Amino acid sequence: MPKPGPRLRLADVAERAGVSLATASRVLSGRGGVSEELAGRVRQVSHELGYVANPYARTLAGGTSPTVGLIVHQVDDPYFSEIAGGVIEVAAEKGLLVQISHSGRDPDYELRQLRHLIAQRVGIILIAGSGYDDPRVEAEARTELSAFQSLGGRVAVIGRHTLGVDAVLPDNEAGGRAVTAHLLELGHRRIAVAAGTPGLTTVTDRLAGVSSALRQHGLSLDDLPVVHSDFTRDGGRVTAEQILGDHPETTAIIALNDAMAIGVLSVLRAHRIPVPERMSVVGFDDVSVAADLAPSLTTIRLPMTDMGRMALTLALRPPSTRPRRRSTGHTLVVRDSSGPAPRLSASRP
Amino acid sequence: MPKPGPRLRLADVAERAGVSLATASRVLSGRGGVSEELAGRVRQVSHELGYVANPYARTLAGGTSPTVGLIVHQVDDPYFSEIAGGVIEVAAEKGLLVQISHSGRDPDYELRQLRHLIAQRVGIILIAGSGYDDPRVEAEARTELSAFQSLGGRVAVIGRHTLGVDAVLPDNEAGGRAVTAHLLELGHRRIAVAAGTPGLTTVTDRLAGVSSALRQHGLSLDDLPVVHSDFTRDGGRVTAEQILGDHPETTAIIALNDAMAIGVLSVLRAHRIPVPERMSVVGFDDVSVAADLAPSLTTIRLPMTDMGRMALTLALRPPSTRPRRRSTGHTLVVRDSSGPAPRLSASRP
DNA sequence: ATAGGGTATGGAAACGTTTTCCTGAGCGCT
DNA sequence: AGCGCTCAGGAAAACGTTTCCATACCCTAT
Repeated sequence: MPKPGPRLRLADVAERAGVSLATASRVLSGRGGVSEELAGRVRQVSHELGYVANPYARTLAGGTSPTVGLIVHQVDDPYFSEIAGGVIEVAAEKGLLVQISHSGRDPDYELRQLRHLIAQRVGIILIAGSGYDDPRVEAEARTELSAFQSLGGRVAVIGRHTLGVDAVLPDNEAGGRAVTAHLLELGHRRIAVAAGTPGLTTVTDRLAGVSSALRQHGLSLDDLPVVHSDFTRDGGRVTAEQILGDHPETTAIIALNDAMAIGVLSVLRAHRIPVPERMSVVGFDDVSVAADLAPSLTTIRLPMTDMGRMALTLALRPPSTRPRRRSTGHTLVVRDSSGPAPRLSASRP
Repeated sequence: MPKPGPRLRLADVAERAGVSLATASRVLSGRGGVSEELAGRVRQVSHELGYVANPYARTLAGGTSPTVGLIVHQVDDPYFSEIAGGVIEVAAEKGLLVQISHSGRDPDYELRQLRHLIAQRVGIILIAGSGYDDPRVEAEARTELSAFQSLGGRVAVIGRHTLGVDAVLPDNEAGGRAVTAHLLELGHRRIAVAAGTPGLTTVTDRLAGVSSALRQHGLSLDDLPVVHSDFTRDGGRVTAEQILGDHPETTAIIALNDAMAIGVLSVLRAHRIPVPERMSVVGFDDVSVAADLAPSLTTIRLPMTDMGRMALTLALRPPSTRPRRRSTGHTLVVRDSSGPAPRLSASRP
């Protein structure tokens, strides 16, 4: 059973294997150019002794750090924690460490986090979560990132297409279209939208999808209530109350993420409005609890864990000159929270 | 706007401030012993240039690393992601970085993670999640940790009392007692337990509370069905199916955490068993979605975010010879998933 | 045989800090 | 005035790697 021992240095391994420090380093950092015999001996000894390189020394000397800095909007939101799960899985496979920081959806704070990460010399930066509609913020982030890249740093983003770097992108617009089409096919016309944090591109994109589906059916988003709040359960509650108050004729609510949908459902329950008989509700993301809600939530499934995995994998690829994009599939998952529009308002042509 | 610049070294700051490297270091690392005049100048220059110390060099030279390694059982379980949220908050306040790794509730893998973290020379280790009933695992973990501590590392654990280090502990037994007493007062006697991953002390402790409450009412846990599975939603489903199949007379199910309770509820819904009219369900933890389930979940509230905060705060205190313990409060939160026992079985004395 | 080109290996510099050890100045005390 | 003491500040060692450079060797082509 190898014990980490107080201070086990590469020099110890080298000595015990009867080779020089340089050779031992070459073997263990996989640089090659060492005879199979010596290499084998070094690996053997290293393993016996349970040697693990000191990452601080390694980074200081070599330049690239084995840590990935992951910025998410909110750690304890399932959408992000599932993404984080995917990132952590891949990191574990590759022997990387994951540092998580969160931005609370505040663009300036996020920028500070980013600068901090860069100053800390992490090797890889991953940013999960929507971009902001604010050009200043995006421009500054872009500047920081390209400086970071030119120093050899690797970058990928998830769900953000505004930074000019490798990105894993769900097709938010197509998803918005799909979920809206679903409601329209069920006969709903009085549709309201519970829209998330204003100023996020995710909101804009998903709304664009909703709008596009509506147009195909000869309707316009401008005629429907779109209520903005936070991308959280509380945000969902607020919007639902407002929709119920101002637009009692509504028969379906599109929540632009699942967290909001959960809030919407809780308000409907409090008002004893039967779902889906009197009101349909759809979400977006398919966080894992969505299937276990009552009623279970109709939503657009995004493969969050895979997205996390893809992002890190992408960042690990040899850098290319042009930013790469990987788009993820999405699936409309029809469950119990959506049903045919009630007669009253639906039967009108 | 200070830019991190390609390679800004402490030496640059020192030179520009007209002091030696040593002095600049003393100022910026807050070691003192520098005249106010020089110190001011150094700080001034450092700030102007936007200097940020290279943490790798700092750690290599100084010994203590500004990162906290957080091991959780499962990142994308809300119980743990809320704890992580608390840890990250405090870390951000103190300028520390948080590295998250997860163990998947596998004791051996967890041990590997722990060794890895130590080898990586993190400064602070936090372990969240139950201990294991396996003495070998606990003993090995204890050995690693005390070696780590004797090298100056800081440690705290959350919800684990078996490691002989500073700990933040919810009173699992009292919680189990409270939730059971609640059901007993509602007249339930045919109670079943959906118990989590076997071999976890959390399971043992919560069960002990259940048992104790039962005894006070002249009942014994031995006469009731206790079905073990995973501490997950799927685990909850499995146990619920089994309970329904083998013990149809059951009127209340105690799930030993909320994830399982969610699974139990979904099975009951599938079987069209009305909750709480025909069956009461209670959980444990009060994850944030618990209030939004249908029916909303009666459960024991644990302040997860605070627990994360407390743990890091505790670890940051000057080390003491005897391990410190902070116990957290717990509250029975009565919601809609629990109600009076149905007449049929409850009226029997 | 001998020059020339790899190739495997070792020695030593470098990475950017903190910390130890010194030096010299200022001070109070006898 | 001389003695130790404290204290600010500088020079240099140390931290544990990677990498550059030099060296010795072997092989092949002249």
